[in-house]
Amino acid sequence: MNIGDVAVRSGLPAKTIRYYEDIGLIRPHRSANGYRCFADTDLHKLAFLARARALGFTIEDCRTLMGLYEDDSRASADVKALAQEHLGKIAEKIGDLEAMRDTLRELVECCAGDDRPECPILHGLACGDPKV
Amino acid sequence: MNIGDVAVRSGLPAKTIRYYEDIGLIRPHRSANGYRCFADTDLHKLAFLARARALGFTIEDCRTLMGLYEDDSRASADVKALAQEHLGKIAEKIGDLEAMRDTLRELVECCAGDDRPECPILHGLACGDPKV
DNA sequence: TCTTGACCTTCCAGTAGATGGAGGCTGCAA
DNA sequence: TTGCAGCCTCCATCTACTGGAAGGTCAAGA
Repeated sequence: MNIGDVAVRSGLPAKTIRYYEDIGLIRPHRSANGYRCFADTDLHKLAFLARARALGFTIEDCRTLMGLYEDDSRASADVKALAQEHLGKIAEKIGDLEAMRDTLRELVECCAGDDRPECPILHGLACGDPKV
Repeated sequence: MNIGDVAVRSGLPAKTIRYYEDIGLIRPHRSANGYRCFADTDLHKLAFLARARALGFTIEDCRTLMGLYEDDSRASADVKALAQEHLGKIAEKIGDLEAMRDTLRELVECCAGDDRPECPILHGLACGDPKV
């Protein structure tokens, strides 16, 4: 398979696939013409990477996960630990974003949103408290 | 004030303050010795920036917000629109992260997490469905 | 007066994870 | 043969900083 085919099948842009090769996540063979030549295993790996990335794992996590996937003597505890740590980070990010959202929503709700300059949003940003 | 003082008072690292000058968000004067010399208005702006950044606004949004803040003939509608758009993006990110969290949590809950290699997490990443 | 140490300066490089584009080859169909 | 899609490499760019090197400045203490 050429890169265009695996791009379609894996759902990853060709650019990204080349990048993944650059950083050593995959090692496709080359045809005589210099084109990358992807085997089914490569496609499989790319799909794995696409799913792991879609779950928010970092590239380095993906590297580790792929290593574990290919290691028949792995312990599922190692995978679970990695996933749980990531889960914690996701939860933390959600918490941060919810705090932002709540603060911002409060400011937005106080704002008339008309053609006058008075604006509790700017006021809140300037003073740290929209009510003052 | 020197940069160290405004760093403490604004809560922003000195490096970040220099960076904000680099990209034109602030324009502190210089003392004869070449040191940056911050007026109260500069500190005020930095605190504004710190709060806007803490709410997740991009640097470009911050630039716009500061422009609106300094423009006495602004319409609060413009500020509100910007904030609402940002609010939408935050909500979207939260949604994405929640989807990730839910999928990942499901996988994690299926995983024994022991010393055996069988692992629904890896299986889910490989196949797109942990149950298969 | 000298030294020490904290503070300040600029400049360069690096981070994550791609993405965009230039310039140039390859392959296939009309 | 020509044209165009697809592939190649290499370099630059994005966000928002952050780290570090090399060196100037200032104030306090011996």
